[in-house]
Parts: sequence; structure tokens; C-alpha cells
Amino acid sequence: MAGQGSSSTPGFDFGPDSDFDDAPSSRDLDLRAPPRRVAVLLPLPLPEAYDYKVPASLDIGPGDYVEVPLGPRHLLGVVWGPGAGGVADGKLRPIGQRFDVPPMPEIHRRFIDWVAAYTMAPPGAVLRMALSAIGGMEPPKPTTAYQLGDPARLAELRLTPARRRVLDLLADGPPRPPAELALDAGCGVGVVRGLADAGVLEPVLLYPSRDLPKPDWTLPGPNLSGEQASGAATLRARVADAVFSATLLDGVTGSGKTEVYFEGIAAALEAGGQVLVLLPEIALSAQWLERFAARFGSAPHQWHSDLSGAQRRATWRDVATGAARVVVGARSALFLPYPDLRLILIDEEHDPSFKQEDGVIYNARDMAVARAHLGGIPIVLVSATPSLESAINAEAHRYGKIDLPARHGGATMPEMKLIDLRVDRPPRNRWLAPTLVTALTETFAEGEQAMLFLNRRGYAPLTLCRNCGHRLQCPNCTAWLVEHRLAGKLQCHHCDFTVRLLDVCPSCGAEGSLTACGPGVERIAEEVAHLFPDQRTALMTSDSLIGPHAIREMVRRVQDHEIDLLIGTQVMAKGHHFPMLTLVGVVDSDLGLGGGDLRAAERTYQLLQQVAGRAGRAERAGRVFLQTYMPEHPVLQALVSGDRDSFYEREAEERHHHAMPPFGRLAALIVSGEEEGTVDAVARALGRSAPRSETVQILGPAPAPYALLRGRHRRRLLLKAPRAVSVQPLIADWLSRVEVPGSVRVQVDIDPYSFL
DNA sequence: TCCCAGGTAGTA
DNA sequence: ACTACCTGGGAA
Repeated sequence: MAGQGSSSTPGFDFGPDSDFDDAPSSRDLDLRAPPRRVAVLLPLPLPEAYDYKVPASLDIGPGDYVEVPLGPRHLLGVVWGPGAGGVADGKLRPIGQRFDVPPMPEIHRRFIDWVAAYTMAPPGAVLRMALSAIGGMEPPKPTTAYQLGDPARLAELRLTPARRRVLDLLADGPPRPPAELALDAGCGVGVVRGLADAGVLEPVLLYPSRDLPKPDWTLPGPNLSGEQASGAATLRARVADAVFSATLLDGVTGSGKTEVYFEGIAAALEAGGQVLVLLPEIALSAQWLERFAARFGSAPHQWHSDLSGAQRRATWRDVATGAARVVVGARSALFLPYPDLRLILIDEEHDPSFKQEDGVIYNARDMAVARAHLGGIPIVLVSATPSLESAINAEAHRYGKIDLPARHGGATMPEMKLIDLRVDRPPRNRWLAPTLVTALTETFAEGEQAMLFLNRRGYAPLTLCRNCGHRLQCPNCTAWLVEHRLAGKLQCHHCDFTVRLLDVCPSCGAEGSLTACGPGVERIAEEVAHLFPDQRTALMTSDSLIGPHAIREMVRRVQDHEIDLLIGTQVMAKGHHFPMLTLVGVVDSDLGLGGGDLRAAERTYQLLQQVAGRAGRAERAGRVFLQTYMPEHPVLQALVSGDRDSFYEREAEERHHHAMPPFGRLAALIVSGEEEGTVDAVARALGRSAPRSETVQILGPAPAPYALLRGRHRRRLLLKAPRAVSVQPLIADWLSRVEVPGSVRVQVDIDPYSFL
């Protein structure tokens, strides 16, 4: 296993008179010898692992999944190491049972500890993420299938047509479960049962997923261009090195990045190891899965929130046993217990959804780099618009770099144009400029497809009363209620607050005075229906597409040209390839640029570039129109000029000048609670006892970006430090000096993404 | 005086 | 994260 067995690997130090012997030669054997006590990490936010007594009857080793008593309950935990001994022998309780699954690999345990230390979360909270995967530790239950039994019994039975069909199915096929047999034979399950009871069929226990289709790395790959081939060779070499390395794979949309990194996957498979591919969200790009299957002959293991309990358990087990060779998943897939991981890929590495904002706050991209480092394996960060951090790391040669500057197969990048809304004005209460409308008309006349992008769900982001000026706000959050006209609701996008559409102003009681302000995608759809009644349009948002199946179906409809115009939000921007789509209109390019967000410019650039990449990927030329009120803004200028490098340079200079990440470090403390006064008091107390230093700066307390969220008041303090400073000990010390009542929570966000 | 709710400490 | 336990206010 990569990275294990070196003397610098701490492993477990069981001490001289422990039953565990640390001598490397006999280590594996002796680790199984029963110790008196072991530390067991529980999936709870406790400050440390608890010691338990090991009964003589149990064979317990590090990483074992065990059941232990805690107070009145029984919990699943993981043996973390030798007992710490801080608790008297008499207080120890015995481990209940050891589960029959492969022990958690040492690297994975160290990874959990590392993430806990970095994010300042209790190790048990990180373990909880790693275990949330599992519904239970029992081995998968075998299912019952039937095969032909004693032929002699057949004579005793009346052979009805239905029975005949069942027997025929089994005569030339493998044993099959009753429900399936009944379905194929066109009869009820009762018929199958009857045959089984008569002994004509005999039950067989089928153990699930014993013969998984293995991705086949020997299949011939596609023909790669010169640049692609050399990139692929580099990745193969990194995999062969089998030491830590980070590589930025930087290629424009359509340059064939996926094909290139597939060669890295092939190399890791050839070497016999596992591969993890992280994708931003589990729209999991049906297209990505198709391409994978086309290259490797079978589907990879998938890991995402929509898995059923049974799928989840089976996948977890396959990963733990090493049977799963390639896992593709959302950020939580990083916390699966890979016994032999050889390569990590982060596709769309710049994507903000890699940042988890609740519970343990972490950035999966950064944690993945740490995981690769611990495991001594290569990691590849893939993007058409790298994060500034990664771009700078590549620039500084901390990361390797592979460039794919050209679109594959001679396709050209779409032509981008700005529409100055101050001049090229849409009519009153309309949102599409005449120039964009003309372009849409032309596109439809050519029989081609178009896409309108607006990162706003619903009909209108704000509703106000024309009579008294009242604005409809969420009672639990600092946010307006968003009108969803199709659903007939007003909805908060930050909590689950929803009300039916109102006829009367709740403030002044005026009737019919409530007015929708500004556009959401539904409103754009309405405008388009007026302008182009004959075109087939579809909305593509997270409200209208629930689950991967719906997304797949929508992608198919667009590909089959059942739709002329697609109107959508963010979900539409991700990785789909529509050959007939030649026009992209961005309704409001300025949306992300407001506010004082540190990454506003960078993020807007990345998003709009990604949206633009949807246009004209086949031989057809694409056109992109960006509607804006600030055409002179550097982000928009960078987009139309295609001069990415100087935009990144400017951004980098700006950050450098202000000692902002990645040139400096940020950490945020978020103080929250239901009672505003208490929250305020704690925030001010934190402000007073902040570490005083010349190099470290404390900003705040200030109202957090959403000063009220889900009924909790929030204040924020920011700590800004030079890159060389390790902020965690500083913050630990800081927090220890402030008394925090139970009703108030203080969360630490290391490397916060958004910034007031 | 008792009962119940809500806050809190402890779980090894 | 749960749970048992404790404290205090209100009704009997």
C-alpha cells in the first residue's frame, strides 16, 4: 500500500509492555493480540476517543469497526489506537462486538485526524461523515433465487401454461429471483412460489455483487491529439511514480480533458489500485458516466446523496474490500475507506460546491490534496477555469501543469459579445435586449438551439407593495421571499419557509398592490413565450429537475432536439454537451459581481466562461451574448477579449496587495444563536479577547452575510494572518479564553469562501 | 408539595 | 448526539 510501512508513519505506538508489539516484522500478527484497553473513536462531537476494555474473547486490532456501550446506548465506533489510560480501569466498559468488515485503513484514520485538526472539528464529527455512509455493519443479506429442482417432482404437477413459461425461463438461464421470473413469465409471484413449494424449483442463495463488472483498462483508448497524448503520458508517469504529486490539468471546454485523464485512470487500474473521481454535484453528469462506460466498458461505482440505503451499503462494502476500482462521487466520496487508492481526480476543481458549509466546514478539493499527500499518491485538479489558488500553485511549481489550449477536433471557442443594457435597452418589464432577441430569431431560423442563462430560480426575486413599499421577507432569514409562480408559492431559498401567493399586502392590506420585481427564470420563460410562441422551450432548474433521472431525461430531450430553447440556472452550466446549441444568452452577467465577496470576480468569470462553453462545441460556430450594465468591468472585458491570463494576473496582484488568500490566510468565526442579544454579547466578548499581534488582524464582529438564517442570528469575526502563520492553535487559544453559553454556537471556518 | 419543561453535564 | 438529571416556576 502506498505510503505505508515507512518508519515515519506513526501507526500505533503501543509501548513496551503493551500487548501490541510495534516491531515491523511481527506487527501484523501481534496487532491482533488482545490488549487490555483500546481507544475507540465514536461518531460524536466529543473532544477525544474513549477507552474501552477488550474482552478476552475478542480479537481486536486498530481500525476495527466495533460496537461499544455509551451511557444507555450502543454505538458504532472505530478502534483508533491503544488506550490513552486517562480513565480508571474500573470505569472501563467492554467492547460489545467486532463487525466483520475490513478494518479502516491506517491512512484513512490519519486522514480523519488530519481533517479534524485542520478544520478544528472534533475528530468524532469527522468520523461521523465517514460513517454516515453506512446504514449498518451486517454483511449484505443474500437474496433467494430459484433454479430447476428435482425433475421427478414435475410428474406430480399439473403443467399449466404459466408454469411452463417459468420452467422454460429457467431451463436455459441462471437462477433468478422470484419477482423477476414472474415478471418475465407474465404470471404472478404465486405461480413461482407454488412451483417452489412443490419442489420443482429449488432455492439458491445469491450473494450480491460478487461478480462486479470491472472497468477494463485494456480497451483501446480514443485517438488523442499531440497535446492530449503528451498530457496523458504525463499523467501515466505520475501514476507510475506512486508518490505524492499535484497536477493542474488546465484545458478549455471541449479540449478533451476527460479523455486525457481517463488515461491516468487506465494507468492506475493497470497498476491494480483504486481511483477516486470527485465531481462538483451529482447531476453526476449522465454524459460523464456514458463517456466512462464507453472508455472502460462498464460503469464506475457512484457515490452521492440519492443512493438508497442498500446501494449505499453495497457500495461502501465494495470500496472497503477494494472490489470497487473506480469511484465517482460528490465531495463525501472522499471519506470512503479506500484500502488502495492510487489516484485522485477533481473535475471542475474551481467549483464552489466542493466547499461544505454546514457541519464540518471543509473544502473537498483541499482535503483531497491532503488525502493524496498522506497516501503518497498523485492528485489531478481539472478545470477550464482553474481557481486562483490552483493557478498560483501551478505558477509557483508547487503543482505540475498540463495545458490543453485548443478545442479538440478543430472546433472554435464561441465568439463572446457584450450587450450594454444602458444603450441596448429591453422594453419596460422585459429583460431581453433587442440584440439578443434578434440573435435568438436568427438561431431558430437556422434550426439551431439556444440557451438563456440566469442564476435565479423562480419568477421574481423580490415582491413589493406599490401602496406602502413593504417588501416580502422571510421571517427566519435575512432574505426576500422569492415568487415561484408555477408552484403558486412564495419561498425562502435559505430555509423551508413557504407561503401561498398573496393577494393582499400583509402590511397595509391593500389589494392587488403586490408587484414582482426583477426576473427569475420563470419570468424569462414567460417573456420568451410572448416573443417566440412557436419555439419549444424548457426550464432547467433545481426546482424542475429533481434527481439524476430527471436531469438525464432533460439532457436527452435537448440532444434529440425536442427543445429549441433552454432556460436555466446553474444546474444547466455543468458539463453537458449539446451539439446543436449555438447561442447562449446570459440575462444578467452582473449578478455575482455585487457585494464585497473576495472571490466575486473570479467566480463570475468561472461561471460565465463555463456557461459560454455550452455554445458551439461541434463544428458549428457558437455565439455568446452577455447582458450587462457595466461593460467596462474587468471580468466582462476578460471574457470578451479571451485574455484569461491577464485577468488572473490582475486578480492575483490584487490579492497579493491585500495579503488575501492564497497569499495570506483567512479564518472566520461564526457566532450564532436564537437570541440576538446573547449572540451579540458572545461576538463582542470574542472581539475583546482576540489575539493581539502585529501580524494577525481581527475584523469584526460584524453581522454575518445572512445576519438571520433559519431563525438564528449570526455574527462573524474574521482572522487574517500571513501565510506562514498556523491559524488553528491561535484560534484554539482564542476560543479557550471566552465563555460560550450552551445556547450559542461558535463555528470555525478555515479558509472561508465567501467574505463580507 | 408535586409535576413538568427546559437547560446542562456526562457518556470511557 | 443522546440521555439522565437538575433546577425552577407554576398549579394543586
